[in-house]
Amino acid sequence: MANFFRSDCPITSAVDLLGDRWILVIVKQMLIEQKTTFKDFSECDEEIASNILTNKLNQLIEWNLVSKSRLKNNKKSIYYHLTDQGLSLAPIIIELALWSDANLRSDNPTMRKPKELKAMKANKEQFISGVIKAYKKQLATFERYSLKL
Amino acid sequence: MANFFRSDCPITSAVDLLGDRWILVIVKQMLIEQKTTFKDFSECDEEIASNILTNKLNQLIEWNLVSKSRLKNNKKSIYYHLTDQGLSLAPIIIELALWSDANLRSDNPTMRKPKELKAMKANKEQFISGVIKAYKKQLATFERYSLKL
DNA sequence: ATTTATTACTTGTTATTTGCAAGTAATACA
DNA sequence: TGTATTACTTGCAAATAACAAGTAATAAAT
Repeated sequence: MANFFRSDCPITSAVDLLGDRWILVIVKQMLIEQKTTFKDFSECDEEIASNILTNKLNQLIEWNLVSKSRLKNNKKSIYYHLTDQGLSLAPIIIELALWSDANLRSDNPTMRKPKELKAMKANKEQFISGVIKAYKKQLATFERYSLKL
Repeated sequence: MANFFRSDCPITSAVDLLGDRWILVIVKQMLIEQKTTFKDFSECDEEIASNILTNKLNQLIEWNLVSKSRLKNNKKSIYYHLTDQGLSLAPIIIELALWSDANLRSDNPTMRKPKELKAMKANKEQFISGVIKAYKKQLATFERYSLKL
């Protein structure tokens, strides 16, 4: 991890971790689309290759944005979930959604217009804490049965 | 530009444009560090190679996030500036700064702690509109002497 | 109990992106 | 008239992403 960061600028440092084609897409899938397993991510609309998925999940874990767990009664699946640091990316994800909605429709005309956009615009803070609360609630029901690896 | 976008998801579409090592760093340099010329960007802390800079500036122009101009009395330099679409990336940049400040200090201990962070946290909306206003004001003093290419 | 399917990967190869080093053409400056 | 500056371009090496196939550990179906 020596010299991983290009500079002392906070913004550039964030881009050092998040600035690639997959990291924020995977975080979005976890946060917004309730995806939890390797299979879930593999089957996404964006069609990620399995070697890249492995690679990016490992980076997310290394950086403490994601952690792994197993369910007691399912030895087949591994459950990936966002840590508090990962969850704190929610405002960035929401701003990307709003920017895209406002600026990319002419270039990508088939882009979805989720009903949540209205709520996002109306009250960002509230929307974000709602999303985080919902995620943690869902996670809690998992954790009753889970074991850390 | 056919099939440039990986999916119909607004968040993924934003990442299709912004998700690389340089695009948001260059936008930051324009918005926050008042950089305007090729030379300015070349000399940045992050040390971008000139061929990549050319390439990324052209993408930013193609996507209408940046435009080029010349000053009447300077035939040597070309001035790059953010368009309104580019300026509307400000909230994303600010969220990256805040996330980084809160989450990356232990990994990048020499990271700067700009005094502006306090104002950002206190009132995001106000801070963002202040930054945009300052940028446009600076731009206006340029434009009195400028000619589009 | 044994084949079949599923999940979470790994391995090998190719393509694309990034980075490094050098060179160039058009001003401008001395 | 030479030297420096600015905005690039070109060629090549290295790193990252993508595609295709294979594998090991469950689990499910016969």
